[in-house]
Amino acid sequence: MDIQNAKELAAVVRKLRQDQRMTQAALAQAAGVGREWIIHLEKGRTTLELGMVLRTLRTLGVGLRIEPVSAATTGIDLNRLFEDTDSTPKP
Amino acid sequence: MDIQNAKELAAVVRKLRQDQRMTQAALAQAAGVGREWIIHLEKGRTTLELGMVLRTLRTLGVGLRIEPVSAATTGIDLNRLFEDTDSTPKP
DNA sequence: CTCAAATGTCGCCACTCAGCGACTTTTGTA
DNA sequence: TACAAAAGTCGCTGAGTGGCGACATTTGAG
Repeated sequence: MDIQNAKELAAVVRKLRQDQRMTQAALAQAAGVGREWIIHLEKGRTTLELGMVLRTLRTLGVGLRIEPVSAATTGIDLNRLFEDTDSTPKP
Repeated sequence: MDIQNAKELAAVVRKLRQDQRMTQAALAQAAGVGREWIIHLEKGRTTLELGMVLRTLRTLGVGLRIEPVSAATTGIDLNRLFEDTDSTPKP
């Protein structure tokens, strides 16, 4: 399930919520957000706050993963991203 | 690269940008956002707008994927999520 | 060490999100 | 069909974002 924009995210969220037999109100409370915010999320708003989106997704039992749009094209290797240069852990 | 919170996203973004030898200013312009916004992104702000985050990620050549936090625990099968009920394609 | 580029900080301001309550519309179930 | 629950809309308001320019700090060559 690649997420390219807010609308695709919206569809996934709605599906996940319905699969778990939750109302928007229930999800809102569980995720600690307003009822209306869930509506906006499921409508594909682009201005939603990132943190709230992440919290809501986790409430629904899913997370986000970063991956190259096209590995062959970009040549980005996420497996090597944090391999050697990461030398400054948090104090 | 699972993204659980804004800070993890921040680290990935910074790494990707540096890998591509871009300055924050360059990335900001390429993604169509303000310089300062990139700084906030790379510092792990949670209140960033979702759409801007998505645009910036794509500018860096990566996208987001939704996946179960723990497939065994949640029992969510994303492969079946859009299997049969999805009956309204975009016009 | 010195200088320049990159990064980060600071006010300031226009803009609008997010939440709330009440209302309307849709859905679906008996 | 009719009713109840869920979903969506509408003002309204406080709060905070994001953009900008200028300045401070850090980084990295030379």
